[in-house]
Amino acid sequence: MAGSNTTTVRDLRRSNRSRALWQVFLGGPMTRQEIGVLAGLSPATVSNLVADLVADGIIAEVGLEDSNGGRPRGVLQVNPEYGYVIGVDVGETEFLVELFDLGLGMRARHLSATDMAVLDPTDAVTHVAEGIRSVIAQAAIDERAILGVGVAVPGLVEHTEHAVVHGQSVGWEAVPVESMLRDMIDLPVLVDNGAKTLGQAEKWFGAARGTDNAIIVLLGMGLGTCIISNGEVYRGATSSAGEWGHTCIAVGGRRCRCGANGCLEAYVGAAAIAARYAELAGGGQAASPANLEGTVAAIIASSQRSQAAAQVLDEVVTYLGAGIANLVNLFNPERVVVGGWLGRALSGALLPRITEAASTYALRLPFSGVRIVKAELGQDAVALGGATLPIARLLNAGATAPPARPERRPAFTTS
Amino acid sequence: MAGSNTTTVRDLRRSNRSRALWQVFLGGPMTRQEIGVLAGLSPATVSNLVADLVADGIIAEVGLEDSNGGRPRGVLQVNPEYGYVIGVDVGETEFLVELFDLGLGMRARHLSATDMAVLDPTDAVTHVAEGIRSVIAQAAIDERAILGVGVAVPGLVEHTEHAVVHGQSVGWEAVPVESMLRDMIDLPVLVDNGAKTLGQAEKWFGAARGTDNAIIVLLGMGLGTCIISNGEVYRGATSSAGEWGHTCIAVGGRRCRCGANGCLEAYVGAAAIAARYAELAGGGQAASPANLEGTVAAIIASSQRSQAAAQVLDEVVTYLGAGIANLVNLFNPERVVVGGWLGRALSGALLPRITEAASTYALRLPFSGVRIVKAELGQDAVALGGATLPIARLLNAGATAPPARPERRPAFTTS
DNA sequence: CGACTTCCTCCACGTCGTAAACTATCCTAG
DNA sequence: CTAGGATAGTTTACGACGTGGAGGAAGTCG
Repeated sequence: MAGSNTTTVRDLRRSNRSRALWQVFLGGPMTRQEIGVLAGLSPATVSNLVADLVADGIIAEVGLEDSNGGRPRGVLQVNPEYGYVIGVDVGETEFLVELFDLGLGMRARHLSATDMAVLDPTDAVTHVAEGIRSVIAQAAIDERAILGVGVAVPGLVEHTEHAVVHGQSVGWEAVPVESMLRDMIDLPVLVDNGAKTLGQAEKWFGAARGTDNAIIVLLGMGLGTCIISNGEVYRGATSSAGEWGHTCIAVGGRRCRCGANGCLEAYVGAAAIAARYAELAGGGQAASPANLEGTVAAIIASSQRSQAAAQVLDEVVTYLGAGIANLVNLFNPERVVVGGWLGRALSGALLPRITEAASTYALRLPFSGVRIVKAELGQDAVALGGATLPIARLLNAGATAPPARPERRPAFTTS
Repeated sequence: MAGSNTTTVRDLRRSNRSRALWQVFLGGPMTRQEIGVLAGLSPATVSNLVADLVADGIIAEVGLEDSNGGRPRGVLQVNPEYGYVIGVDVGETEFLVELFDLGLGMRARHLSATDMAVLDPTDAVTHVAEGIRSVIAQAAIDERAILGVGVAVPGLVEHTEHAVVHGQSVGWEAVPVESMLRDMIDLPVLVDNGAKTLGQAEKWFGAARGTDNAIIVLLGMGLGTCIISNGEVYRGATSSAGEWGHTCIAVGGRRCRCGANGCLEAYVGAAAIAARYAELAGGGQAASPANLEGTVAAIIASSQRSQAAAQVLDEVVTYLGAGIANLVNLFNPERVVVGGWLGRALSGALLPRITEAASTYALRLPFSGVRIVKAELGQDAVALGGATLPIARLLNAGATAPPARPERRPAFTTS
């Protein structure tokens, strides 16, 4: 209905350039023929495009592949040195900044423990900017070769003109992170929700690879999701789609920190699990937030012995299964990927039971087409996902803009 | 990431033709300039395209519009006589078949009362085919001018090669409606879920007009939704997305006819409302399915006097609000349209309360961007939506295929 | 009636992707 | 070692496309 923005023959070129690039980027080293098949282009066009891309330095011929009895195929790959990207994971307890080359090889890393809850937004952004300067210095890279910075934040991100962050859980209200950061560092900045960047990372390199309709759920303190629809992140009208943690799973149920009753997060969130265990086991106080990860691990480990632990996990399995079933019914994905630190902890032993619970709540047909799997990427997947943001922009544009940074606009212009 | 399938200059032409056509079709009578602005095309190209389209008979210049002091603008419109489409609403208690011209003016109509629950799929499809023959005869139209038939069915529709219908509620299991119908009538057949066709109708002509992210909910015996994302119907992997009625809203809650517990439909579905009322009011038996509409109307009408009716409606408002809030959180739409016969009945007086309930369950930010409104189209919206299916196909193809039906392939071909 | 305004169309141009011819580079057989 | 064959990639000729600018069309206004 709406469709692409290719209206002239030159747009067509750019669009085809973009297609070819995407294939080479995601499909790893690849021959010209494969590009042609996957991108739907004729050999002549591929040759032509590839020549351009090689001349621009964005891809390179990295080897030859035997063909039985003929000229060997040239193997093409994205040139990792073409440019660099920075991914930032603004977590609730620590900030992680990583610098990658275009092959997503990590070149530098900066981790700083902080506490967003007590941090002024300005201070937080200053911390991030410091981390960014640090990785650039570590990697010893010309700043002009950096394509951009992708920042993953907790909470809702509204994409109007500049990204504005609403972090209800950390008390941020309409913080214009993008423009704040842009004032401190002179690089293109892209901001997105942490679950969405994680999802994009899993979609490109992890458990959701190759699927066009997937849902990546991120379990931790809060619950986030990334909905992949037709191969792209689903955003909705103001880019806040996928707020799964505060969907109602029990009308009139437990009170949630968001103020509503019966939110999924009030049953499956890490704090809820710890609180429920404390309630059932009696005695001890609720665990401190800093140690939640240990508390949950202990609950899982003791589930064979402790009646209370077993019951807590039973409940978690049921509610999580129902929550996943709702996603399956509503979105009809091919795959559901369970990630986040809590997700990894739970899916270690409990994934079959969670799947079983989901099957009882979901409709047969959509459930029959879905696979529920563990996330494949590790702890820095969120930062990696952040780094994918500027890359996606580059590839969508067909890497037509030069890697050098755009000039600042002069104070007076004739227009 | 994936993007369009325009790779050659000819695809480009088709794509631009399609854009222009969509604008004229949905934007009503329109000048060349407006088309150019809306479709992002230069005046020269618009002229060129329009000349083609007029020559093909799909659009026509229907008047002149004054321009202050210059040559008047030509006003273009889709030619209603270019072709005809048939929309079929396969309801649970009656079949409605309507024949429209391309301006969506109704030319013929055929209504037959039936009961899908006692009907063999073959019998049902035969009934539909009879209805189709009837409207063609009534309208006295050359069959070759009919662009296609869009059939709206209850239940899940799986779009693999041919559409297969899984109507859990009416006991249909994997019924290949599309190929069955194609064997009876020699017309292109498109099958889709009734909620999705209703949604497309509301998106084109009703309360969701002009929005790119909307959700149309259809309340009746069952609950369906149509999710509009980026201006198009969201389908998911196997086209069964949007199964809202059987999402879990109360873990461990009421048993639903689908077998699970706590489905939204078990609280907000028409049968559930009637049953709950009977339970609270005591005495009388549950209302018969045939008279559900009257029963619900009576409950609504008596809510001022009857304590039981008021309580039933209170519960419905709460659960429906929570269900809508979940949709808002997950999909972040600009608008939620409440339709279906039950939706119309409830939203008459209760829409403010439903909105209020939704606001308590939804997150502030996504909720602040959404408007919850009544459906605008009437009872035949589902059939109208069915008719939009072949139209959408026509417009997407840029109306390049001739309106005459394709020949049957001869028994022997040289290829 | 002429000047002016606005809308639309035609034409020359640069760009595009493609089919087909052609070149490059390997293997194999003798 | 060479000829023939197979496969991969490139060049060329061609038709199609959208666009800018020139010019025609069709009104209004003085």
